[in-house]
This record gives sequence, structure tokens and C-alpha cells, in this order.
Amino acid sequence: MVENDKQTEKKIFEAATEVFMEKGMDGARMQDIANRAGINKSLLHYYYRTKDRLFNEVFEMIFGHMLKKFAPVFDADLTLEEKIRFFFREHITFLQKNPRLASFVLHEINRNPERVRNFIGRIDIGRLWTDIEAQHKDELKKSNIRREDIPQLMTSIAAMSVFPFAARVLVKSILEKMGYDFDDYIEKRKEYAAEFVIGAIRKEKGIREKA
Amino acid sequence: MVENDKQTEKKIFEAATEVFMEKGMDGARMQDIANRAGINKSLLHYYYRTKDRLFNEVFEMIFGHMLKKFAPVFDADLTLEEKIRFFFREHITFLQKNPRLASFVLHEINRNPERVRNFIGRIDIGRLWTDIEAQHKDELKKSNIRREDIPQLMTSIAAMSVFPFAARVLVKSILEKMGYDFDDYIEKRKEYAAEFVIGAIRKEKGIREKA
DNA sequence: GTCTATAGAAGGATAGAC
DNA sequence: GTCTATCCTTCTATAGAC
Repeated sequence: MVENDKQTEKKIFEAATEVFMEKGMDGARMQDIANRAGINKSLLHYYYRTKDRLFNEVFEMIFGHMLKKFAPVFDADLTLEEKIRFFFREHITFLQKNPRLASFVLHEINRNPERVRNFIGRIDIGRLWTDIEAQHKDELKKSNIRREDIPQLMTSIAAMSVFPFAARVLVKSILEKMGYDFDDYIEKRKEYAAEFVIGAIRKEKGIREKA
Repeated sequence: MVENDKQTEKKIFEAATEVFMEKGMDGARMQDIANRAGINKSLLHYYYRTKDRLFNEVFEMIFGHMLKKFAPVFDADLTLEEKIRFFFREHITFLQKNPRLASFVLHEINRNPERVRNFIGRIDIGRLWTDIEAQHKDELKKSNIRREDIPQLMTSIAAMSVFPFAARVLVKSILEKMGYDFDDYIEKRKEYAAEFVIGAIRKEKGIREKA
């Protein structure tokens, strides 16, 4: 049945996504994936040949999905501050729905650098970069952000959003021991992170004007 | 030879630390560890019984070492701003010397939450927390930082320092494609991160004074 | 396309000689 | 304490029936 083919392949892919996200490539077992998909182990190989191929397809999907979440930042017709608020709202909500994603991607990236380079190679980052610079030339100048500071700023923004999820278990443990609720903390972070970054940027201007 | 006992045990421990940091618990092979230590596989079991025990000892050492790096923040006789500058200088330098540490710890933490809870259980976090609050009561009030914002601030500080290393391969790939040097970026981050956070905090005051 | 059975390899762990 | 040899389990992958 052709109907069933797609069904099965999809079920396998979804089961594999779950298991790989939970255990990572090295910790995942083909048997677990088969069980979760409700099919036989051999079928995995019938559809995907090897564990490696299956993992690669899953990883590329997830990593691509994650990078896509950054896209609006590069073309939205918004001011820099609006973009920052927009980004944190969307991105943290995305990670909220996929709490294991950050940790999974970071681990697998470091485990196999080649994969990342392949991926990065396919993107025209130079283009995105100059777009950002062009779009916000005035704002960057007003905030006294030099070209060489852009990597610092970009990674700081990513850090504010990703870290709480990447260190989820640790942060959650500590917060709960102090009587805070993790979900509530994340919800509040959408706004906090935006104001934090905007404040940091405004300050660059302030300090240098005084000097 | 008693001399050699310590020698061997230490060599094993060091080799294990390297291999576990590189491959993670699931990806590490006892054979690799034996090879790197220049001894036989059986000796690993002679000294550490199982892979699990060996891993646990390594993990506890690394995790403990990492947490210790946060200690000065809680008792140093410095102002809040001085502490922030001190922290980033010390902590980023520490991660610079152990570039795989962040990624390793984050992965293993999420893979086995129980381990973290054990560890956290042993620390009197409540005490540390109230110390921080007491030490900087006036400064926190001046910057209009409410008690409920402390988790946001603390995780933001950790994020600024840890993220570039946790996402090392990705950040490095992108920066290099744009003509930046990663090591240079990290070196500059020691100061950038501090000023970024201090700016963000000052701003909380500013915004609310205007309103 | 899906299953059962099994090959084949790898890895953790132990026994026993030295 | 250290090595060689080997056991035993687990896991990926394939062969072959239906």
C-alpha cells in the first residue's frame, strides 16, 4: 500500500526524532526507535539503510528548523528594538515547545563539527550580515556599535534565549530549590531578555557620550 | 609498587577525563581510555570497577570544579559592578582553558537529571542567595532590581559567559566565515560581557526613573 | 512492505597467569 | 599491579519467508 508507505516512513522519522533528541546519537538505540514507532527493527533499515543516515536526516531537519527561526530577524521591516522584542518572543516560545532541542543541537554540533560546516557552507551569511548592517546603519551608529561588536551582540542575544534551555535541568533545579517556578521564569524571560539587551545597547551610547 | 599505583590511577583518570569530555559518556569507549592512558583495558576495571563509576568520578570532579569557579562571586568584598567584571574575566578565562567543558557538562546534565539534583542537594543555595541579596541590597534597589528578577539576572550572566563555548563550533564557523577570529572574539568578550550586563542593569534604573 | 531469525561485530567485564 | 585470553551481552545490519 502506497498510503501506508508514507505513514510508516513518517512514523519512523517522528519516533527517531524523539529518541535522538532524548538520548543523542550515541545513546539512541534502533530498538527504541522501532518500539516507539510500533514497528519492527528491520523496517528501520528498509527505509533508512543505516542508523547514521536516519540520524542525519533527523539532524538536518531539526537544525534547519532552528536556523529558520532566525530568519525573520533578517528581513522583517522593523526597527532594531522591535526586532529584538520580536525575536525573543518568538524564539523563546519556540524553545518552550521543544525543550530538548537546544541541548541536543549543541551536543551534536560539537560531537561532529563537519556537519555544521557543511550546513553553514550552504548559507550566504555574508549577505545576511550586510543586510543587518544596512538595515540598521543609523541605529547602530546612534548606539555606538562598531562593526567588530556585531558578533558580540549577536551571540549575546542568542545566549539570552538559548542558555536557559541548554542548561534546563540545572537552572530548573536551582530555581525550584529557591521557590521559583521554571515555566513562569521562562514566560517572564520573553520580555526580560528583550529589555535587558535593549538596555545594554542604549548604555553603549550613554557611556561614550559622557566620556 | 605503591608509587606506580598512584601514577597509574592518575593516568587513567586523566585519560578518562579527556575521552569523556570529547565523546560524552555514551560515545566514550573503555578501549580508547586504555589506549590514551597507555595501559591495558583490564586495568581500568581493576581501579574503577565499571565504566559508570569511572564516569561518575570524572563528572563529579569536573562539575565541582566548574561550580567552584562561581564561589568568588558570593564572598568577594567587591561592589556589584566589580564582581561582574571579576566574574567574566575569571570565568571566560577558565572556559578558554577548558573549551569542551561547557558542552560536556550541559549534555551530561540533561542526560541524567538525577546526578544534578544530588549535587545541588549538597549545596546550601538558600544561603548563597541571601548572601548576595544582603551584600548588594542597596545596589539592587538603586538599579530597581526586584527579588523576582534575580534568577533572570543570574542566568543572563551565566549565559553571556557559557554560550560561546557551548555553541563553540557553530559560533566559530560563522565568525570565521565572516573574517573574524574566534580566539580574538573570546578575548574581547571578557570585557564586552561585563559592560553589556552593567549597561543592562543601569538601564533598569534609567527607564523607571523616566516613567 | 513487513516480519522472524540470525549473522557479525563491538564493547564492557571477568578469570587467571605472572 | 599488570597483562592475555575470553566470556557474555548488546547492538547494528542483513537474509529470506510471507
